[in-house]
Formats: sequence, structure tokens, C-alpha cells
Amino acid sequence: MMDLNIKEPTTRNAKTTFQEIEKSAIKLFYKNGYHATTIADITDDAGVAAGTLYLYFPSKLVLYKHLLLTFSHNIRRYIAARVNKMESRYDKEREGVKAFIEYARKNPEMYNIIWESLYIDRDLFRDYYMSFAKRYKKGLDAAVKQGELREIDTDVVSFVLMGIANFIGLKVVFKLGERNDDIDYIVDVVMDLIKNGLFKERE
Amino acid sequence: MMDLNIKEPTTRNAKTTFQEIEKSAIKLFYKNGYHATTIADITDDAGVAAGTLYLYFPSKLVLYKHLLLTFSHNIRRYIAARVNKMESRYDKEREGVKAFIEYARKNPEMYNIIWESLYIDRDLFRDYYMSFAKRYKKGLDAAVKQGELREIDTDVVSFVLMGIANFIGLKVVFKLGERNDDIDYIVDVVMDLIKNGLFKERE
DNA sequence: TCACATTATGAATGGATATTCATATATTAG
DNA sequence: CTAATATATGAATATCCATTCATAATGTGA
Repeated sequence: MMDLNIKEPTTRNAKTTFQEIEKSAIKLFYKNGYHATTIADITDDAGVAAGTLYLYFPSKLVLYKHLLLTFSHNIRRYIAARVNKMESRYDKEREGVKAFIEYARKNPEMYNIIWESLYIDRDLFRDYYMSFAKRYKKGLDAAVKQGELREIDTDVVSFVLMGIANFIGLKVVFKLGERNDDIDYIVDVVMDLIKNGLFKERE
Repeated sequence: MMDLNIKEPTTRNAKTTFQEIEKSAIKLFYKNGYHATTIADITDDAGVAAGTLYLYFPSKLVLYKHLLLTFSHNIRRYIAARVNKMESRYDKEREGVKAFIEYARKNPEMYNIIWESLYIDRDLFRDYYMSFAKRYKKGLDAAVKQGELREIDTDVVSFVLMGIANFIGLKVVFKLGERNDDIDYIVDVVMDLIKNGLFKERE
């Protein structure tokens, strides 16, 4: 695992300080983006002095990477936990899309922080999507073996499904278009499409 | 239309200068992102003095917005031109996905420049995707009326289809996963999915 | 209670860079 | 040809901001 040289706090109060810095950084990176957010903005918001941030994080970049990895870890855990409860591939797929959207709505900061990696450290961006895709592909391959999915290129399919989840999440988070509060309805439409296709006639 | 206060050049040589600045800015915003690209980087690359840039663009931000609007305009024109040649909705959909991917591959800068708007001017980002989605929805609504598509929420579907095109484009541009040079093959897989769904049994 | 380690402060530093402007050259219209 | 206009230069300016560091306060183990 990438060593970020973050110094974990040990005392009770210091742990609070650490978390306050994280919280403020997430809030401000989301609101204004990485570059427009200054160290002073973060430390002011957290109610600590500028130097305090450097007790824990050696640089602004490392703070950002730390948050990215945390989000990346959390969303995967969250989705996996919910998907694993399901039996059929259909239910897994439905739950996966739903979990993604719900996580995105609860943590709208995620989009900004993950996508912004494209402009901050392109390798982080690549790694994030590649490892997400790989895990997705694994699940799909298993389902093909079980005979639940048609024989289809699971590498391509994993990107198709990630694209769907991400853009539906985008729609919900940024309230683009209609009915963005009714997640169950939106998931129904998406699953209908994934199951039955877009066109009227099959073959 | 948003007035950016760009001063168009009139003489032959000045037009070249203007285009050189555009070209260098695209190249560098793509390569290093908006914030990491300095005015000096752009003007050095274009072979002009720093002050020259300000003859045409009142600020770095306006230069960026100008490029974003140009891309946004171009990709829509490009896709529309190709889609309009097709008769059936199936062929239109296939050609639309293929055109998007091919445009993205020929102009990989597009991704960076459009997505980065989320961190530079969030309204630009919203406007871009909302107007894209609206136009998409119109085409889908027409196809539903013609009886070519199933009765399905075209607002949601437009985001699903944009998500698919964008993430497949991402896969191809960033060479994530396999077979990224074989666009026809990838489009085949995507269309198979859109037509026949993911699962083995229907209903 | 006393040394030692950890945590906190915030003013000072140093480097970076968008933009301006005084000056110079090229182009065009009459 | 000549004024007027458009184009080009690049050093100087003024601001911004990540990081450091000398100093102080707080917590901890013996």
C-alpha cells in the first residue's frame, strides 16, 4: 500500500483535531475544488492553526490522496456489503446500482474528489477505475459461469455498468433532469433497461 | 450566448497566432490540467510573448471557457451529422455511440477539458450535460412515438446512454482493460447489451 | 511532581504566476 | 507615402499561498 507518511494522532483531543481537518477538507474540496481551496481555508474552517495541519499531513497533496483512498475504500466496502447479501445476479446488480446511487447521494463529495484526481494525479484516477472494473468483472465472470448472464465480454460490460451507475449518480447528485428524489423509481427504470434492452423487438 | 469578450484577430498572421494559442492551450490543459498550466507555458509553446495572449483573451479563465464551448459545439455537430444519416433508431444509436468514441479517441483532450469544468465553473459542467441530455431525450421521445423504442422514461434513459458512451470512451482513451483498439468490436458488444440486455432469460 | 513527548500556534518566508504596460513593429486605408 | 490601427514584446508588478519554525501549551508515564 502506498505510504502517505500520515502521522496518526494518539491522544483523544488530537484525534478530534485530525477528524476536524478531514471534515473541513472534504467540505471545501467539494465546494471549491482542490486548487481553489487553501490550507488557511481548511484550518480556519477546522478551527486550528495552519501549522497544525502539518503535524498530521506532510502536504496538501497527501491530504487529498488520503481522502481519495478513504472514499474509494468506503464506497467499495459499502457496495460489497449490500451486494453480498443478495442471491441472484439480478438482485446483486440491482442492489449494486442502488447502493452506488445512495452512497453518492449521502456523500456528494465523492464525485468531486474522485474525478478531480484526473487533474491532480492521473495514476490515482487510472488505479481507481481499473481496480473497480476488475472487481466488477470478477463478479460478472462468475455469473456467466453460473449461467445467469449471457456469454458477453465482461471487460466491456463492466465499463458499461460503471458508466450507468456513475451517470445516474451524477443525475441524482446534481439534480439534472426529473424525479431525482425517487431513487427506487430510477433504479427500476435502469434495471428494466439492463434486463429488457432499449428496443421494442428482440432479435 | 455568453459573451466571453474574446477579440477575434483580423489579419492573416494574427489569425495564425490566435490558432497557435488555442492549439497550445488545448495541448497543455489536456496534458497538465488547467491549474498546472501557466500562461508562460502556453505562450512559450505557441512561440509568442505572454502579453500577446491578452490581445485576444481577457483572462486564462475565458480562454478555458472558449475551448470548452468549442469542444461542446464540435462534438455535438460531429455526432449529429453522423446520426442524422441513419434511418432506424437502432442504427442511430449505434452510430451515436461509435461517433462519440471515435471523437473521443481523436480528441482525447475533450475529456479533460469538459470534466475539469466541474472544478472551474460548475455551471458550465451542468449546462454541458443538461443540454446534451435534453437533445438526447428529444431523439428518444421521437423514437418512442414512432414505436421503435419501448415506453420507458427517456429522461433516465438519456443519462444511462450518456454514461455508457462516456465510460466506454474513457476505457478506450485511457486504455483501461482489453481490446481498446478494436472500436467496432467494442461497439458491437455495447449494442448487443443495449438490444438484448444483460441477463439470460427475458421476463 | 517532574521530565519527556505530543500537540498547537501563527507570523515569517520564499517561490510562483496572472496580468499590465510602456514600447516597438507590422498592416491597412486613403 | 502617411497616418491610423492592429499586432507583438517581455520585463515589472502585485498578489497569493504552501510550508516552515521558533515558541508555547498540553498530556503522559514513572
